[in-house]
Amino acid sequence: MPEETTDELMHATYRALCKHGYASLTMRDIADESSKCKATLHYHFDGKRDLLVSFLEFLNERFTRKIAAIDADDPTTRLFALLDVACPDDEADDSDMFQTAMLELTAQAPYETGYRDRLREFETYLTGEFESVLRTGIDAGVFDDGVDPERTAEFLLTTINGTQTRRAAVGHDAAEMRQMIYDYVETTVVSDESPRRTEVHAE
Amino acid sequence: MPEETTDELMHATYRALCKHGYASLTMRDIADESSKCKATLHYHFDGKRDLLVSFLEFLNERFTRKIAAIDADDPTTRLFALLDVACPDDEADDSDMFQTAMLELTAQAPYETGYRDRLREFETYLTGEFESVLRTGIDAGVFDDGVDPERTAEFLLTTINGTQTRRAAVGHDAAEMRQMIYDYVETTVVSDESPRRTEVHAE
DNA sequence: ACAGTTTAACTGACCGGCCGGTTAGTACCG
DNA sequence: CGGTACTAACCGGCCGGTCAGTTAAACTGT
Repeated sequence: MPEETTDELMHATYRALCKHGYASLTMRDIADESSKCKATLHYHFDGKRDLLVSFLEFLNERFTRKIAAIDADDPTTRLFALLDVACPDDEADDSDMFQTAMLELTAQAPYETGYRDRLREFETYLTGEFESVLRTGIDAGVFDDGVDPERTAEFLLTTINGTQTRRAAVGHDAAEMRQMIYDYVETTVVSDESPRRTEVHAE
Repeated sequence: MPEETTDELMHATYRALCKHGYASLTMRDIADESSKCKATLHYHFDGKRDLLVSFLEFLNERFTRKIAAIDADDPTTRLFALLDVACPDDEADDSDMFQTAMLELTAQAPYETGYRDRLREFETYLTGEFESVLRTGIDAGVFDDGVDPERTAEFLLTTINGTQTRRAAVGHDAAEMRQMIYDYVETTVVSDESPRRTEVHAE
């Protein structure tokens, strides 16, 4: 109930996930990352599943805030900013470990409707954002009006998904891959008459 | 040692994976799908990991044979045939369950070097095939000579990966997604002067 | 040809450890 | 006093792995 504690447990879950991965994540691991004990987790949540579903909701909020923080107006900048948020190539801290754990969680979605629903929520939100920016870009004439916003948004989502999967699984370089997404967007989305974009995505 | 038994166990593993998924796959499950008992698995393999690594090798061989069976000569047909093999939209039997299990296995690759190595092997092989067909296509003039075979092959791999991830995780329609890959290939790879391709990928 | 021996393939019963979850209780606070 | 937050100790079940055999086929010496 105390918001403070819930928050602490969410962050503990994050750390535990990075350290152990989802597959070998135990309640004990999470407790050890916090100041509380194992039984307390069961006091606040209905079980492991419930805790992790809450964790996914926690992540969704976080992510939504990040997107809301984008203040770019022109569609091109905004589109690339979205790509950067959705497909981080953070060399920072334990981002890699976290992405890996998220992939594991994703792989469990087919068996855990709770997980699946949150992931879906997340995906539809992101797809919506892409669609919206694509539409405004087309209307403004900076994007090629031949592109289908809906399909292109889906395509981008899929490509981003693939990037993260391959990064975690076989260690494929994410930055390189993201460059390919950029290229794809520049050649097929941004209309030729549009002013040339150069390295908006620089670190 | 007896090839017959090994083969039976590989097929049993396949069925068990489809039924239970990787996460809750037990030695018992695999044994139950075969005519042998749990202890026999340990007699033939050094443990669960070893068995699954062997299973991945078994899959690699299978897949390689499937690719070798493609007899298309012209690059366009061959490219699309490769896509079909690498990204099946089988509504057939338990293909969905299997893809899901494979995703779980992929998600474990970061923790199991055995898995990771086999997946890498698989990926480099497939990338090589894509690269090769792209090169021949470019040389033959049927593909746009602006495409970078190496990068495009990587991009295709990533997109296919993403398709399968999203199919399993959030139930996104694979056929729809594959159509987008086709479109991508047609618009950016196949050169404009090349004869129009229509529904090579029909069922 | 055949008893004796070895060896590969296989099995049922068992074990140790771990993990999610429970429970009986404590500390504290309004 | 009552209820919220929390805890140490415990439990049942399961799973990977082991082990002490059993069966049957192959091999060996005579």
